[in-house]
Amino acid sequence: MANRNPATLALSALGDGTRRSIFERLTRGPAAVVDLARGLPVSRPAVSQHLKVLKQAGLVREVADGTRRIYHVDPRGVGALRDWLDQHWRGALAAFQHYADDINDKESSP
Amino acid sequence: MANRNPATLALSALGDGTRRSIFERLTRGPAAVVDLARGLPVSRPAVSQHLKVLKQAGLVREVADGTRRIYHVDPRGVGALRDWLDQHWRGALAAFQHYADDINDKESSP
DNA sequence: ACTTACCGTAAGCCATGGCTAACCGAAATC
DNA sequence: GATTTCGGTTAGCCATGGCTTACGGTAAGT
Repeated sequence: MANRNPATLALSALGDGTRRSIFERLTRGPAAVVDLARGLPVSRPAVSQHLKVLKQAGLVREVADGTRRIYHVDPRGVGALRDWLDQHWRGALAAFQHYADDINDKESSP
Repeated sequence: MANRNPATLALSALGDGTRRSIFERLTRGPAAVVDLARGLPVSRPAVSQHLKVLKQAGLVREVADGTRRIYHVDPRGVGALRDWLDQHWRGALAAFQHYADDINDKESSP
């Protein structure tokens, strides 16, 4: 069930509220784990675990800086998610257009 | 923790694999609950429950047709998700640019 | 009217996964 | 080298939520 394609991994990762908070925070600039844990209602290990998931999803990367690990968003992962959404966005519009046409046909035919 | 804003609801909803399958199926055209349950490894009531979540997230809507309920994607919900992603996409690019600049500074300064 | 098809909901089971506490290693500072 | 800071990992607890079974209700067909 758990597909390995990037968009699927990204969506599963962002399905959790705490991970969304971390991700949104990182879109405003890189941060260390300690900094992320501050301002979140969960412990630091919890943040580490979430970062691991976000990393496996291709949404973030980290760079060592002394004992600190500076996390930043990975545009490639976000791009994959963007592609997935654009693709289904077009499909949604097309499907909705067909649906609207069918409604019009049904209303105007009798 | 569970925000009520449309993008948050949509992301939470699409975090589940079965719901993603249902949503992706509906982007290729409207379908009744029975049709959706066929081709999925879960029961029909499970599909109904997933559709309820997708509906509350603003991603789908349904139209009664006799005893059948024809579900179709709701472009507005998808649009909200698209806006959220575009916003953070820009943030990600800007943050990544700053990060790249910092790396260059660190490498060229000593 | 009876039957059939379609669907939403309630109750309950159980696996998933998010969380904390505790531990350990690595790097910087003194 | 001792201390401090930072962070990944493990073990285990427990709430969340996804699933099935069973039921009731509505609309179409005969």
